[in-house]
Amino acid sequence: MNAPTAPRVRFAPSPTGYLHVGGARTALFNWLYARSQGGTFILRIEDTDQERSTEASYAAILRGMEWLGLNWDEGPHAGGPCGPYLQSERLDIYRDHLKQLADEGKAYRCFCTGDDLTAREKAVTDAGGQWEGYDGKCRGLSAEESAALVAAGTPHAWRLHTPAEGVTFWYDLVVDKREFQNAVLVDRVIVKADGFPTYQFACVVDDHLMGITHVLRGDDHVSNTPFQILIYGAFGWTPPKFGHMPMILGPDRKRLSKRHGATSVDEFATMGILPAAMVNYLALLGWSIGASGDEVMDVAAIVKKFSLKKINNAPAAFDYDKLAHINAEHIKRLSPAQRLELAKPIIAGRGWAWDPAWLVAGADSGDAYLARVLATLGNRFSSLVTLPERVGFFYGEDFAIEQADWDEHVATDAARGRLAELAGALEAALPAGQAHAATAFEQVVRATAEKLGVPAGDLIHPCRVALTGQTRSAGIFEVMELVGAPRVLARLRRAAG
RNA sequence: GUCCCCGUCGUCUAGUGGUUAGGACACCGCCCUUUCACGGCGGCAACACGGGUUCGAACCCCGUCGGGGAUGCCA
Repeated sequence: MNAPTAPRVRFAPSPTGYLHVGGARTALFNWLYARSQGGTFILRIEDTDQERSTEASYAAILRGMEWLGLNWDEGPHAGGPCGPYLQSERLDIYRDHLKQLADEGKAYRCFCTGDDLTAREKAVTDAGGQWEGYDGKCRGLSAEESAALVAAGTPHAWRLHTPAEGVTFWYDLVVDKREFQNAVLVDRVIVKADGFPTYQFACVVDDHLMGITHVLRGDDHVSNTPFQILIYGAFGWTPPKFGHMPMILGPDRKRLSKRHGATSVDEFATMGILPAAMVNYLALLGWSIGASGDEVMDVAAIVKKFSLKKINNAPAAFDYDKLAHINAEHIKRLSPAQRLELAKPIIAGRGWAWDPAWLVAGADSGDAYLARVLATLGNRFSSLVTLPERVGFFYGEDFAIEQADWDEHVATDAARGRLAELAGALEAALPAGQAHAATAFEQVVRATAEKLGVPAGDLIHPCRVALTGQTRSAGIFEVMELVGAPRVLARLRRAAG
C-alpha cells in the first residue's frame, strides 16, 4: 500500500494589483485543499513583470491573505526550504534552467521585436489570412546567424521549441480529460529580452523545484497548461496534477469588474464583511457542500467538508445579496462579547462616548453601555456599516431624522399634544436623578394612552420617531431605558414643540 | 476568426436513466408584534433549443443557440 504523499499546493499571485475575489477564491481553494489533506500551502509572488509589479500591490496581497486568515506554511516572511519565494530573487535559477534547455537545443534565441511581430501579423491578415501566433521565424536561424546577432548586441528573447504534431493532454482534477492539438501551440517566449522569465517558464521551474503536487488555478489558465506541460517535458520532469476552477462572473454574467461593485478583499473589509463570511461565501461559489447541510459554516467546518470532487465546472455569478446574507448570519452567530469587540472601534471612530449623566442602570462604563445597546439590537445588528445609523441616537442629540417619518408621526397637532402629555406624565411619575427600568417607562406610557383614550400605538409611534428619528427601532421601552429619563424628556419636549 | 470550457428557478446550487426536479439568496403573501428586524408558515419560479439512443431521459450521443476563457517578450 502506498502511503499517500501530503500535497503541496501554492497560490502564486502577481503583485500588479489588489487581491481581488477571483484570486482570493483561488487562494482559498488551495488553502482548503492543503488544510483538509494535511498538506503544505505555499505563497509565491510572481513578480517577473518589471513594468507592472509594485510594492503596494505586494503589500495589499499579503494584507488580504492575512485578513482572510489564509496563512501560508512557506513563502514571504514564513520562509521555507524552497525559497526564495519571490521570483525576482530567483533569476539565477531561471538562467541556469534556460541554459540547460539552450544547450540541449530545446530553446532558441528570438530576435523579433514586438513591432516585427505586429507588422507580420498585419501582413497576414491584410492578405486575408489568419495569424495564429508566433510564426517560428527565428527557429530556423543558424548558429552562426544567431551568434552574429548576439555579437552585434541585438536584444533577444528565448523561445521554446514545440512539436508541430501530436496532442498534449492531462486529466484535470475538475473537468476530467483536456487535450490540445500541438499544432495550435506556438513557440512561446520563455525568457524575455530583459532577462526575466515569462510566467510560463518561471511557473513551471518553480512548481517543480518547490515540489508542487497540485496546481489549482482559474479556468483562464487552461490554455497555458499544454504549453507548460511541454516545458515539463523538455526538462524531463513529471508535471503536477492540474485542476482548473470556474471563473467568477459579475451578477450580469460578464467578467467581474469594478463596475459591478467591490472586487477587492480590501473593499469588502471596509464594507463591513467579516473575513469568516467572505471565506464562507467564496467557498460556496463554484463549490457545493452537497445535498444537505447548512450553507453557513465557519472555516473549520469548511475545511472538514472540502473536497475537490465537489468543485463545479461552470462559471458562477457573484451575488452581493447572498454575501450580505451570509455575513448577517455570521454576525448573528457571534457572542455578545465578540459583537462588543466588533462594535467598539466603530463607535469610538465616530467619537461617541458614554456619559453617566444619561442615568442608565447597570451601564457604568462605555463598554457596559454599548453591550446593552447591542443587546437591544439583537438580530438588527446584521451589518457593520449600518451600525452607526442604528445606534446614533443612543450617543447624542444630532442623530439623523427621517423627515417623512417625522412629518407623519410627530408633526401633527394630535401627536404633539400626546407627546407633551406623556412628557408631563413621565416627569411626574419617575423621580428625577435616578435610573428607571423599561417597565417603569412602559407603565407610564400605557397609563397615559388610557387617560388620553387612544390606543397605546398612537403614543408609541410618535415616541419612537421623537426618540430615534426613525420608525424602526428596538422595543421602545428598552430604548427609553437606555436613552435615560433626562434625554427622553428633553427629546419629547423638543418634538412637542 | 481559431482553439478550449460551460449551459437545472433571476442568482448560488442538489441531482449522474424512473424524483410531485430538492435546498439557499432575492421577491411576494400570511402569522408573530408597539415599529423594524428575527422567527414561523405559504407562494412565484428552472432542466437553453432540436434531433437521436432507450420501455423510460435534466442525466448518454450529435447538432444549434447562448455564455465564458484563451489567442502577449501580462500573469
